[in-house]
Amino acid sequence: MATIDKAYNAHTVEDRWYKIWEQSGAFRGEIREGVDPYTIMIPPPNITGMLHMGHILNNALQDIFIRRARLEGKTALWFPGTDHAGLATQTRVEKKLREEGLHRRDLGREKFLDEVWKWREEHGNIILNQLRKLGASCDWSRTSFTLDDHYYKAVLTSFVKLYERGYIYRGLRMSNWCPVSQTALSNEEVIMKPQRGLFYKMRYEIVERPGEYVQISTTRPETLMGDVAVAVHPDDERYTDLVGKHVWRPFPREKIPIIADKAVEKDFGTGALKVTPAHDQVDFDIGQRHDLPVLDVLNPDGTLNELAGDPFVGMDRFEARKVAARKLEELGNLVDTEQYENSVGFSERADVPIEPRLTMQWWMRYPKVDETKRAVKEGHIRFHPKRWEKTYLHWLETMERDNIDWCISRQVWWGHRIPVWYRKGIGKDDLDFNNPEHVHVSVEGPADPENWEQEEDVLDTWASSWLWPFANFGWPDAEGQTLEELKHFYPTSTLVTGFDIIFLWVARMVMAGLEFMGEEKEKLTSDEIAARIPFKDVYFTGLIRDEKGRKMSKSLGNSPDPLDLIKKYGADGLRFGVVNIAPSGQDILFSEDRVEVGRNFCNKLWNAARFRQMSGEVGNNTSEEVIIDRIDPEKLSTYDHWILNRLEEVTAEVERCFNKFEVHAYPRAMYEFFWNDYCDWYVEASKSRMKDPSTQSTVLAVQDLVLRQVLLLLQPIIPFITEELWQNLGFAGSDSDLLQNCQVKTAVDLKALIEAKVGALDADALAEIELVQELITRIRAMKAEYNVASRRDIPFFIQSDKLPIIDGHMETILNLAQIQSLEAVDDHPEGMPAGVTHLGTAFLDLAHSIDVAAERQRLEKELGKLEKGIRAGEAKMKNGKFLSSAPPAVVEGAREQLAKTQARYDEIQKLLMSLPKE
RNA sequence: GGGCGAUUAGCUCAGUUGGUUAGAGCAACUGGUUUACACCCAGUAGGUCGGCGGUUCGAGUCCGUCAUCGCCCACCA
Repeated sequence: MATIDKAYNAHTVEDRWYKIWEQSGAFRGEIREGVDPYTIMIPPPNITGMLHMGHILNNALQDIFIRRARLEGKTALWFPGTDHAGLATQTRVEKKLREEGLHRRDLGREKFLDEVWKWREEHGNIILNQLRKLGASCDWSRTSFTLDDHYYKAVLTSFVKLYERGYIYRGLRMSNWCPVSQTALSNEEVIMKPQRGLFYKMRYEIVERPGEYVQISTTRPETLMGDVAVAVHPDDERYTDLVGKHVWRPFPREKIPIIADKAVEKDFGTGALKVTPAHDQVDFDIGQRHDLPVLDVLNPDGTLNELAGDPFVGMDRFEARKVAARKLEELGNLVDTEQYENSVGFSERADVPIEPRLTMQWWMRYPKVDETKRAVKEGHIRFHPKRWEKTYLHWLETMERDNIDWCISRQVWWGHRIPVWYRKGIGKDDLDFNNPEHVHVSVEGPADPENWEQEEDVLDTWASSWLWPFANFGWPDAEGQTLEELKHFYPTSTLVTGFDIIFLWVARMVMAGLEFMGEEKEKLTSDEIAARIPFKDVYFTGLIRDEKGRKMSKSLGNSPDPLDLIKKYGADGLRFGVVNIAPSGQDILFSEDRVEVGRNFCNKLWNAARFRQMSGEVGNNTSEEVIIDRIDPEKLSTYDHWILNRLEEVTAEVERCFNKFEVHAYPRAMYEFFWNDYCDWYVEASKSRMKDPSTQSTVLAVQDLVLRQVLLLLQPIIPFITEELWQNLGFAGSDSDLLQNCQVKTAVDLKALIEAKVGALDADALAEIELVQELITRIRAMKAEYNVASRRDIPFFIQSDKLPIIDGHMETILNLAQIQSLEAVDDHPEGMPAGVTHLGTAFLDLAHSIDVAAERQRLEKELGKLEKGIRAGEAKMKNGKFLSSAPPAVVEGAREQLAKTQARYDEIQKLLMSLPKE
């Protein structure tokens, strides 16, 4: 047992222990017969990611859950890994290549992928190493990557199965196209942003009636070259006689028909809509209904193509908008423009407006939508906070109602290449997907690859990460050990994640689990759902913002580097600070002083332990039992009973926090108990008994018992410092006995253990100590008010009908209140300021040097407060309905309250009367 | 246009199923070299719980409504 240094040096302690933990295998999650598993799958960070505050919050919480599970004796497995993050990583490496003057197309697919792998080897695990600094107790031996061979196979298998089951198809459909990344995106990767722009009102001349015009409004004049019709509502009388006629499209000048379609809103704009099937979903649908051609005037990179005609060819779409407007004006087609605000979809990653674009993509109809809803509705999966269930269900209902499919193909290279092969020599348009001679779909690929060409596209990253909870356990071909593990650890226990990926990831993982974790089945029973779900509880964290409520971002520079914070405050301090403010709501306003609170708490803990070590020899502390054996029940004071009762209470409170997922209440409860109850009151009150040889060993044993339990309870939040103190206070039998491997006693067990040895804990101690503390606080306040706070030679008097209690705590009162004496009196000594408490009225002897005016003011103020209470209490007592309908305990409580308040009131009233006249 | 959430002390937030006179941390102010801790100790001040209405013996807590703010979903060009 080392001597505890005066100052806690977080860095050396943290680095040292992390190594020991890892080497000792403390984080290994392995099957133990007859022991309940507790599993967390890390939300795999992107390999491009750097640790930010969001990760800290997220992973600190996971670590807390997993460490608590270990303490509860479960087989805890926290499964780590990273996500290949297709588009993000590819963009990153392309950027690097561009700096070297290269483009991915120069290298070709294979060489480019080599470059990405190289980059991944260098940078891909940085974030996991950063998590180690935080203290994350992952089972690193299992670290997984979504492009590992087995994972790759799992992804392809899921594709093939869904294809065979009819959920996946290829189709030419309107999709969200990102002109910068040049790939399709799913709806979830498109972010709607309000945009201020212009609303152009144009007029097209009617072919059959020269000189007459139809007015049309648009926000996108640059696409008018792709117009193939003008549509009006069939019931719109203004246009009835025009339907079937034509207008002149100004450029390229061409006749296009006026058609009637119900999709047009009569009351919006002019009621006439230009139809551009290649660049808008509604227009496309109209085009389909009216058999209109599709004129795509855009290139994949967002510039205009030959179909747009001069001068637009090769021009960027935003430039083209201005030029088109100018041209309309020159031609006399522009009627007017007005300011306009509408929502435009942006590519999440590239942050540019997406283009609705007609492209050939792979689509997935979501499987098991109904069961995915039922998993939550029937309570198999519980969300914390519960309100996110509504968001989840609402999204699923929308998917179901509107038949929204998932665009799963991406036109990038880094990812899982879609396992579909097309027979060479067959034209794209002639492919028959029902003919195995034309299209081959399998995990292994065709036996004669030379005759086939593989699909170029890869899968959406989320179409791989949705398998995370079971692909990591060896699915689809888990066997032997991995199969055992899949059975043992799946469904996993708790998912900790941000609500922002509830659709992208959470809902889809549930679907994947329901679809794949068992035989293929159209409909699932409730029991089957329970067996297949990927996790039982989902804990959603808030989003971390800066102290002004702004999103943390690199460009704002308002995102602190967590590693700097660890350097400054220690990982434990950071963890405590962050968890202390964890799930307040949607947003978490972060500022550094939160972390300061955590650091200060660690400092307090450190010093309390140090004080214990300085106060007397540390005996055998290796179990609760041996510590309790050192307690002499005869020597236990009311204060001891009080702190042991409180220890039981706080232990129960921590249990409740975990059971109910009320994580934020947990550090709060510990802070309050340890700092206020233990340090400020119990230790202070015990100081004299610690020096008294007859009581010392008992008091120190009580302290050891409290400290031991406190370290166990705090270990999940602040694992490093607790481990260090665990050793230093002799709770470990030897250097190799780690706190990590210990279990925590439940409140019930702890109490039973104590009571078995020392007899029943005095439950009344709680109330009694409260009275004593109130008196001490009152006396301290009086001293401060009369500017004698620092003097210890002030005598006090007390008038009380509970003198035995006061006598029993006399030493404590004198010590903690820092007064010379507390002498009982029968009456109010003349001219002394008084403080009324539930234990009696205390008088401060200032040798009659009282400031009468100040005293009167103070007493009157208090009288005012009490009067309010009395009025409220009396109203209740007169209220027959209250007396008859409120529970007896509440009525009794109110009655007592009133009596006490009344007594205090009378007391103060008397004091006031006895004040000398000014 | 739908939906979700928030509004409590100067700031950030607690406040469990309605039940004593609404709490904490930070900041502020006052006083402290109490031999564990100034990353500390003691104390003080600060709130008509967003407004209005309702249910109830009783509302910060439940219901309605309005206001402000935030988020999500949605093909009015």
